[in-house]
Amino acid sequence: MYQTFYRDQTQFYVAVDCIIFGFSEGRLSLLLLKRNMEPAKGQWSLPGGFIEAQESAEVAAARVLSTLTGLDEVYMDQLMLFSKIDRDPGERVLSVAFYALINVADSNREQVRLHNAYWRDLDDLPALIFDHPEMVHSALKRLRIEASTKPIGFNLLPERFTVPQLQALYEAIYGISIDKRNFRKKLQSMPFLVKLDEKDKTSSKRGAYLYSFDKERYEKAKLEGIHFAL
Amino acid sequence: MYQTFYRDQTQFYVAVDCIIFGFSEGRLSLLLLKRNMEPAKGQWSLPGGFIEAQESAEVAAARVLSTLTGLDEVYMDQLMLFSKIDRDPGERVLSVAFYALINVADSNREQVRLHNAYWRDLDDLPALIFDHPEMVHSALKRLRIEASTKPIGFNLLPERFTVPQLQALYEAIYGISIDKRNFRKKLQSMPFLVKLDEKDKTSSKRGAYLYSFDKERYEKAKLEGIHFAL
DNA sequence: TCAAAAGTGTTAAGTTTACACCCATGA
DNA sequence: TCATGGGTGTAAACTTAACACTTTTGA
Repeated sequence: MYQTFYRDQTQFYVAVDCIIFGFSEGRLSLLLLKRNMEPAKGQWSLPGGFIEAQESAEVAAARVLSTLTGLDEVYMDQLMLFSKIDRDPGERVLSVAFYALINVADSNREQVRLHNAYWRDLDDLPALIFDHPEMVHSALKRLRIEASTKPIGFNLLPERFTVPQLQALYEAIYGISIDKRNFRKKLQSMPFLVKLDEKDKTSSKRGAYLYSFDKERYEKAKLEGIHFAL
Repeated sequence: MYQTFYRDQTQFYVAVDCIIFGFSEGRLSLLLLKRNMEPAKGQWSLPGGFIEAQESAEVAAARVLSTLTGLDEVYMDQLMLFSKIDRDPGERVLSVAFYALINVADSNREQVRLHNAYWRDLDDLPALIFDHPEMVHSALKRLRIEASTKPIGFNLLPERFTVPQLQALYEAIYGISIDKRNFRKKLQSMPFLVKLDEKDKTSSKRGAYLYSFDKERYEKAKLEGIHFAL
């Protein structure tokens, strides 16, 4: 019945592009592909692809990321739609950008390699095609805002992490250095950080205590009007 | 040369929807249309329409808003793309939501009336079609975040405004009441608020001093690392 | 003259910043 | 035994929150 109402309207190709920030050894990197298809073959780009008929943008983003890089179950947030007329020099294409911050573990490092994808240091990115630089810039801006109000850092670190690791993450996100005593003080005021009895000795002889993030307690604290900011 | 690469991909109708918050007499309202066309004729909806071939989403939003409500030169920010498969029960349509906060002046009140559009109190909205309630909810959430970091309130008030007006605005946005002494104290620490010699007597016998927002000084303060939060 | 809105200061609590030394351990 | 990274406390500066009375003026 409705199907005919819109028929005079223009239709558009709509793509998704994924801005995946990775954290490893105190540094942020960005997951990029070396395009092996036209347009822009051989150039660097974000993992991206077209939305299909029966997909929401969110579903498409997950599929595209998984297909192109082998990464599954990455929780991405939508950034926004990019729609400048000439953003794709080939043809008119709109693109929804999604972003996420994940831990670059050995497991996914391999995944990624097998797919012609690479983790490139965020401070030393190659030239990117189209408006991808703008997308990355916006995503980083958004990431910083998110990181200061949501425990985005906790989602991304391995399940058990140390305070120095967490601090390094925040330092990487904001590009600043933080006083470790003050940083710990703030952490102590967060009841959803659970100190474990074990230590991680991979980065020092003494070892650093492992912590875990108690999601339930976090949700509870949030309901009661959380005071979160790192 | 490129034009043929994407031809197997699905194309989509892409709409824009405008969430226009209005401020007047201490209250927030939302600009709505009573739809006079299918689908959902007679129901309430956000002003919205399709993106055309040679438009960016931003340009389309401005055109649609102007056409449907008579409001011109409203600076809107993009919220995000809504793309659930069944969000439009008629046909598959993606929609980019844009939002803005403006002053409901007598001038635009008339404009709006002539277009079958209405300012409806935000606390007492009629049922809206499709996923428009979700859009409004997201926009309000975003507006609150923006209002706490950007001088969004200054853009929207009349060019000259009083402190009580500004306070009422922030109270409306956050749905809280604010101590007026503390509020004024914060304002005093903002060097881009200029106190004028004139008073506005429309809401009291005594009259309240008018202020204006000095955009240049604001930009300067921002560059120097602003300390802004209301 | 009085009702109604505008305007004004101080103190206590809490938060943020700056800063320097000891601890544990494996090599 | 010593080099390396992990861990701890305190004081000053600043920010936020709580709180009540006086001023102005048109009706």
